[in-house]
Amino acid sequence: MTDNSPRPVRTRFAPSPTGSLHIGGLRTAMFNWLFARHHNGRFILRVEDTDQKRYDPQALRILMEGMRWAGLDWDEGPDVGGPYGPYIQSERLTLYQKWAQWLVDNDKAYPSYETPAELEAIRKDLESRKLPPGYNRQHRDLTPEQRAAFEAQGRKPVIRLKMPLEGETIVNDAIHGDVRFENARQQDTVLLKSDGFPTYHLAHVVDDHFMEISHVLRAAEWMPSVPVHWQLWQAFGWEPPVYAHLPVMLNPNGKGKMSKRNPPRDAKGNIIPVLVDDYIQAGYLPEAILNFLANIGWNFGDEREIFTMNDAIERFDLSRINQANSAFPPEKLDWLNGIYIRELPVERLAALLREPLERAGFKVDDDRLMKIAPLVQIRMKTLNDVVELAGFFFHDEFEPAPADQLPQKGMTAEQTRAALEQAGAALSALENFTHEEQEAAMRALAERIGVKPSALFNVLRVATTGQAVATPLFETMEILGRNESLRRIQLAAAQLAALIGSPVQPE
RNA sequence: GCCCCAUUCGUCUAGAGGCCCAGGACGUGGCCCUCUCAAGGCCAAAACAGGGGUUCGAUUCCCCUAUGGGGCACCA
Repeated sequence: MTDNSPRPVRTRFAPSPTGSLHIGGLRTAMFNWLFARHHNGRFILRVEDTDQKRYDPQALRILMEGMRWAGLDWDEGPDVGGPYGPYIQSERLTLYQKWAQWLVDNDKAYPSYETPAELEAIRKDLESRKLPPGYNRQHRDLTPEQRAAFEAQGRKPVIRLKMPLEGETIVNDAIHGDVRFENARQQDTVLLKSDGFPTYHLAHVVDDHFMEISHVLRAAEWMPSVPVHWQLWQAFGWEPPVYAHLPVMLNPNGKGKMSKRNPPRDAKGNIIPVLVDDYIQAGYLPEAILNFLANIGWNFGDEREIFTMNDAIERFDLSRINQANSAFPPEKLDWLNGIYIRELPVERLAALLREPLERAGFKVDDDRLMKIAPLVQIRMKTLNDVVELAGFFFHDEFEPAPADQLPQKGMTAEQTRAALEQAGAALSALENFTHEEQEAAMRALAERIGVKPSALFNVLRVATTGQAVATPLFETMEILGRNESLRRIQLAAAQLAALIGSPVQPE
């Protein structure tokens, strides 16, 4: 059922570089990486760029950056090389062509000369006759003369696999156990396209063989093509790897798999990212993302849900991978990310906070950031939360809140104005402008003027930060400094004075 | 339409015949703490899809139904 292959463990992640790394792809990569590391094996990165129509030259770079960000290091790959290279399929074309020809020569595959339009017509015809759509195998047994005739027309054939017409293909999947397919229902799948490029089916079998891949952990979407792959291994007479089909990560609502078109949404209806790059931009930590991903479709074994990748490597085991697909739980990611943020050393947090702040257009002062970091640390789910929470620290010019937001529940504008004045006076009289001294003074003041401390503090918070929700008041004022704090308090008092002085709106 | 895979609280999951009147976590609700917001602590509600078998005994094994997902390209 599991990894009883005697071969040294070699796994691979083989994305096609058609865009940025998909979060589901990262999970697949992670499982392969975890498995290889657990068995002291090798983890290979291979690029499946056999679709010229979808090729994106930027994608490979972005993809590797995403993997590195996550900390999934590969032992062999396009940039690091290795003894089984090249690791880019478009650089291995002659290999695929050679083995495709070998299959033809050994009667395991055949050239098929239809044009796309003809294939379309065949499909339509099959469908109209209520037969399974696909290819009707009309070129499966062409004579050499017939083939020559097509060649003479200048037609470029594809190479198709000669699928057995009867019997069944039974494949033992490491996660699902025996899976059986009726051969008669399978297609004569295209192995080599007319442009000389292989399809995934051919390319991955050839590569996995020559790269000596021992275990293929891939998304369950591939399961339907397993019989084709298995027959290919048989046709070549090569030892197949152990296949393990991973459960698919579905949208949060469980409807459909995560994809860029048809973007997934959380419970509140917010769009949640699909691409790893977007998670980076959104302020998620790699440790949190990996830990989160590891808990979807796999579990640690005891009741721990928070663990390091080293712990996961130690524990990783195919038998703990689920068979059922699962919905992506965004709230859980936020929770985990918050935990990882809280565990960060402050210096590290401060360093990480810089980018979202600068992206929001702020000029960031290092000293100030170091002081702010511990204040925001327990209040964030993502790094980006710093902008809303503490962005006011970095405004070039202070943006006061509207005056009507200053008075707290049960306080009149005049009361509030007076409280502000007195707070200013008391604060300016402080020997040291530390948060401890401030708090003592403000509590005393609250009692003296007969308002609840929380009400007074909230007034001051709105006055000094310009927002109702912010970092703790006294620490905040300490960072702002006495002059700036007093200035803002006076400004607020003046705002209120103006408000009171202005003619009262009739209702 | 055909094929494949699956089905435990809203969600992620534990459970591999009796330990389960089903455990953990997120989220939700309540309480506590509290200068806002958080964080933290405590408590609560919340699930074995349905029906047949097998068995002394099924969440666990088998079958059927239902539901969900995936796949049916010269894309991967």
